Amino acid sequence: MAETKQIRAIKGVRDILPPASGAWSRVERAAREVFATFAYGEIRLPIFEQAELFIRSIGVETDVVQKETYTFSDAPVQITKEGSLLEPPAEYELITLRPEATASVCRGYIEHGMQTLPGDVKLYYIGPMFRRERPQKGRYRQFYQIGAEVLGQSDAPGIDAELIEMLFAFFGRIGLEGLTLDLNSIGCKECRPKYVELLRAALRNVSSKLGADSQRRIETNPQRVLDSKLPEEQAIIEGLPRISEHLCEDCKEHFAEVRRQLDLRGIAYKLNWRLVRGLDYYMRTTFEITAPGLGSQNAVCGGGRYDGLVELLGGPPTKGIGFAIGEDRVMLSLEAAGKMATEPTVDAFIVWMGAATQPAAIKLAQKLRGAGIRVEVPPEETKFKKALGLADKLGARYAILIGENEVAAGKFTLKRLADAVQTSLTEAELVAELSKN
RNA sequence: GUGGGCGUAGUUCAGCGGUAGAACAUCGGACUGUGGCUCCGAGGGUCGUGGGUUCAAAUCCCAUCGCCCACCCCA
Repeated sequence: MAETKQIRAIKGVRDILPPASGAWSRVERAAREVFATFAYGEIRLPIFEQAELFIRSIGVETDVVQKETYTFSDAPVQITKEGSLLEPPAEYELITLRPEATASVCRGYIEHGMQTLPGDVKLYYIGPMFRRERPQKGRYRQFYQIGAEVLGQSDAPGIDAELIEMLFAFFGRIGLEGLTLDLNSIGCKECRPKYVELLRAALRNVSSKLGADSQRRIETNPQRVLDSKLPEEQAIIEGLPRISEHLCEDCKEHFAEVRRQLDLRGIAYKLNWRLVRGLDYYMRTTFEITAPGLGSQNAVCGGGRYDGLVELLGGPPTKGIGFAIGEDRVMLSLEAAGKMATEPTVDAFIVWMGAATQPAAIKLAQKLRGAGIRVEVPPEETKFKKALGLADKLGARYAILIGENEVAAGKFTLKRLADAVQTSLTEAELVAELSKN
């Protein structure tokens, strides 16, 4: 007998099943509705892009590009009769499963000449991203982001503040509480490089007191030392030069105005000079929102300004700002707060008794479904008690009884399962009654 | 990439050298016109995989794979 090997899901990916998937849908619907009220439109993006797009936007130095992308040849694959793969030829271009979506939005902005659209271009997206990381709580190889971007000619601080306001409107809508907004300005291409050199010099002086990770980062990415979690490094870090004291006049002014605009909107924030962004394209305003109940991966949203990114990708000079929400982490936090309410997949269960009553059951189901009511009909004759028991277990609120009596009378028996109250109703009355909720 | 913990039924776990178990879940019966309860019964396992030690391994040892958590990185 041939052994059949079970095929499993790939490491770091997962299935999201009912009823949890219902909670995911509700969160996504909330995002769509809230973002729409801020006049954002949805952009549906490809899952893969030319590898070059991410290398240029995210930065060659980053871990995301260096070791986390799924990049492969676009060559057609040859599969043998035995099912094994043959080596693809080399002359095809490389494509990458998107590790984030901002680069794609910018690419789309350029490709469709969106700079000619009136006003700022405000877009949002929802979908899976891919990074080949070691999985842990709140970190998966296929993970979901809900993001938004504002692209255009203006870098008015009011844009930054409104974007963050929208974020809190969304989190408020889904009932996520205990959030912290960390805010920082990391300067522009004028002042940041100067600061980074200053920081690097200061770090070299204290290098011997730092851990191996931080010593490595002095050369690769000195700002990363700032968010080190090692207790013994905290005192040293507090003594390091701060970006806030080395911003150029324009950046300083911009940041002050962002803060004023946030106050105007009643958004509370915590200034955090140690807040660093992971991707190279960020500048000036940067922010991060953390949520409770998540373990060490506690950032549910990160974002910031990225003026110049569109230009870097071959487009016209353009200002930009955006954020990405980690949907998986939002769901984990909702769950920890006991707010991941899951609802059953069925409203009404039709109990039909006897072959003669099945046509009436099918016809009624069609009517109710047409009215948007979620209906389950047993596909074959079922014992009465068993059918009612199943209706309960599925979480249906109603059972509709159809026997020969009902068919003869032209009225169905509607039974509320919670309190066993029964009423006799015509088809039209049933539709009206069940549509109420 | 580095470290730690854990792999036994669909799920949560017990058993830790001597015949593979419980609870929950599933299915059937008590019980074709009034459900969630109860009672009775059934199915379901190469004890992650491979090797070693032993008269005997789910149990001890080694390797390997998988999952989880943390570092790293980041949403």
